[in-house]
Amino acid sequence: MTTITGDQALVKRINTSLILDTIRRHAPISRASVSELTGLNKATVSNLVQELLNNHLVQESGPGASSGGRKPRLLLFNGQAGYAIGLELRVQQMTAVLTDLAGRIVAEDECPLEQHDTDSVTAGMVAIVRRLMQLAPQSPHGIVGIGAGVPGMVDGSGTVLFAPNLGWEMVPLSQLLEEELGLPVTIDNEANAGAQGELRFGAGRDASHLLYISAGSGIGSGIIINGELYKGARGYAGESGHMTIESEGRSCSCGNRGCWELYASEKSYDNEEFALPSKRTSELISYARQGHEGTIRHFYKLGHYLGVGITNLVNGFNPQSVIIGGPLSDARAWLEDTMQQVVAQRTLPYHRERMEIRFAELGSRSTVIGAAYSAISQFLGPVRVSMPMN
Amino acid sequence: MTTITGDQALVKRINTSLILDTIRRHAPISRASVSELTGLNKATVSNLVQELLNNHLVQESGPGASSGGRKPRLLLFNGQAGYAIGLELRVQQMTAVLTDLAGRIVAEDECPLEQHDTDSVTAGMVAIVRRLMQLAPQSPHGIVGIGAGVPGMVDGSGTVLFAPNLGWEMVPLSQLLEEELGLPVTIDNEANAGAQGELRFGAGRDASHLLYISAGSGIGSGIIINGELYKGARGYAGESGHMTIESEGRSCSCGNRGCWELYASEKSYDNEEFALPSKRTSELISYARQGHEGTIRHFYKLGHYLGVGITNLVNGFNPQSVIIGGPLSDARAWLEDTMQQVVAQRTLPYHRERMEIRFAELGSRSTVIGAAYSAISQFLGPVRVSMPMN
DNA sequence: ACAACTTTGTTTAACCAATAGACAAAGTTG
DNA sequence: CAACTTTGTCTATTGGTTAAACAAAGTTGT
Repeated sequence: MTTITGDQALVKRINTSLILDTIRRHAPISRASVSELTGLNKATVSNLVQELLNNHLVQESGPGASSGGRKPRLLLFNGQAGYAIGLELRVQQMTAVLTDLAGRIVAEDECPLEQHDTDSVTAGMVAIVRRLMQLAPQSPHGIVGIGAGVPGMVDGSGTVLFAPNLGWEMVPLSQLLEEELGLPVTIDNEANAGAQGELRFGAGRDASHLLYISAGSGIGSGIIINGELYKGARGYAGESGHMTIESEGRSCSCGNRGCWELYASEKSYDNEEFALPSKRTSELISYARQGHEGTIRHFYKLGHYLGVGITNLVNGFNPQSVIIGGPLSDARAWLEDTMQQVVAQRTLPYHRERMEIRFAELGSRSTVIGAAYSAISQFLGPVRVSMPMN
Repeated sequence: MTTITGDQALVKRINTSLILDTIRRHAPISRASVSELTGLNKATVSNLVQELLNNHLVQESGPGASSGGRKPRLLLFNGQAGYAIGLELRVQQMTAVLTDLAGRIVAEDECPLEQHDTDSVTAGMVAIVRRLMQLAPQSPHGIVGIGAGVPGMVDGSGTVLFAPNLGWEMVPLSQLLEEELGLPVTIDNEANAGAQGELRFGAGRDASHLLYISAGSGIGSGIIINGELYKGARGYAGESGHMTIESEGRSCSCGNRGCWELYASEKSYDNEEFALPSKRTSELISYARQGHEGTIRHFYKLGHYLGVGITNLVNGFNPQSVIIGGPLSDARAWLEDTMQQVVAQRTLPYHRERMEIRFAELGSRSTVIGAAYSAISQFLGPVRVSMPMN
């Protein structure tokens, strides 16, 4: 049993993490302000800030303006103290970014993915990571870790339990990569990573409860509760795509009927009575731009069904914001109106009032950035203390 | 800003809470075993146990069997060190229990509810609480608090945001009761309290991720994540009853269409082409027992729709167990088979494999016991420390 | 220009909880 | 009955936070 017990080291970790977080959020900030904001004693803040300065995680940026007394010595989070790599595994492509500890993208890379056997994929991942590592500037902590987002269910140990689109089952991905790279690796579901990305760096920065919808070849969702990603009992709880919205609808490959993603993802392209001019989202968007009626009508319909599913999730989760990402978010122009209408018509008033639906700010990069953030977060080692009300 | 900072008091609270929890779960247990189980030093355990003994929250029960050395001095959690009261507010009735700190019911009471204005209801609640307080045995801590479960949305401060069946909006219930009673009051949604009850004392004792469905005049759900109740952004996230299962289904009073509870709660009684012989669940159960075909067919259908909605929640939440409670659970005999069939046919294999669906063990008492537990838990003051993976 | 006040950050001594290890207490076993 | 075991307490130490004093570096009013 590895319960967390209380001792002084824990106290120090909690407080250091609290201070670092405060500096990250309010920089530039003085020690005195940190002390006020956190409630910690000035001496404690001074001591722990000194350690953070020694670690190069924090820097002094010179004196600030006086407010009637001694000038403050302002502190900054040093995003360049280390770097992380974020990966996204899609069915036909692999993308990766090198970011600093503040999540700023320093370099990007991608490569096509043709074979899906474990060996080729991990070899490809290792190669792309090595290429990006070369590009990392010198820094005190170097590459602090790798994060990857994959289209499937993942458990807490970094094993991909099930990824139907890759044909994977029980692949110990983080172990494979760690052995090869000698760095800490975190694995997340693609939608969960996207949710993290938008939460920290994108459209969800001010929310602590948000729902991220990744619409592409299927539909995934990432759920942020209280500023943290929620993962289900067995490591994955976002299979919203297989939520029934028509109880006697079409059969789905998952065994259920009337699944949401049959109507509101790229899977709907196979579902049309009137044949569409293409089955690729990017091409359909071109057709829509040229005014192709069938395509536009299909997007409207898709927007409608997106709204139906979002309504369900909103009524169940009561998020502050819903963020729509993934490839289909590029068709925003034709999806948004019908979707917003459906949601406005159908959500409970109490949910609707203070909730808003937005599109991903990071575009196609939500997932890679979120994955990198996972690695960064693991390195910075946040500890949270809570007193549940129940 | 009231962030939790680390100091020695926190450390002590964490460890005391950890020790008390260990004793509650493993009693009778020696100090040495507590030390081993928690990882805390023997001296620490001895000291904190001494304080718990002084508080009367723990008792020594005499020597245990030796395993080759000095006999251990066994410790017990003293459930009789104090008492709590749990309340459930239904539309036509109010029920309450007096429990000890271990959640054992000492006394029960109920009274009909005719008027729903705030004053009458709070007066009734105060009266029933006072009656039960009289029945509480003498104890070191006396009545440590009151917990109440209400059919509506509740925020963290104990305000009922919205309770359509009572016609309530923004009622500061916990404040009203605290002023009158001079005791700490916690307010929960009825389904959330039921989930707590079953988690701690009922069918969910071994699960840390569970979904509780309360089927009655509507459908509510309580979600336990990682052993803790999940509440949404504005204090309530279990409006599953208003999840669409037929995107073009009947209109619901909530504004949406095809809501689950139109098909799988007592609301479905108004929904039949063939008139049912009654609109009360208890009477319909009698008819079903006597073999009334229309009623039985209706229950089968209701079981089917229960299964449809449960499938959605299971695919979204991935719980270890689903527990069905509320008045409709009394019709288990006619609901269970069709419901189980639908779920088995429709859930994702990965979710289905290790998940089971059960009926509430505490029967109609899930909610009152859960509400009492809230009050107890508040009093015992658990603190949780977590290191999220992201 | 200068005394009085403010604000920032550090130093000091005290406090307190956990801990390792010694020790005392109370067993069992050959 | 001596040697060993297990349980629980005692003691000195460690290492963190803290309040309060203090030092440093400003501003402001006359």
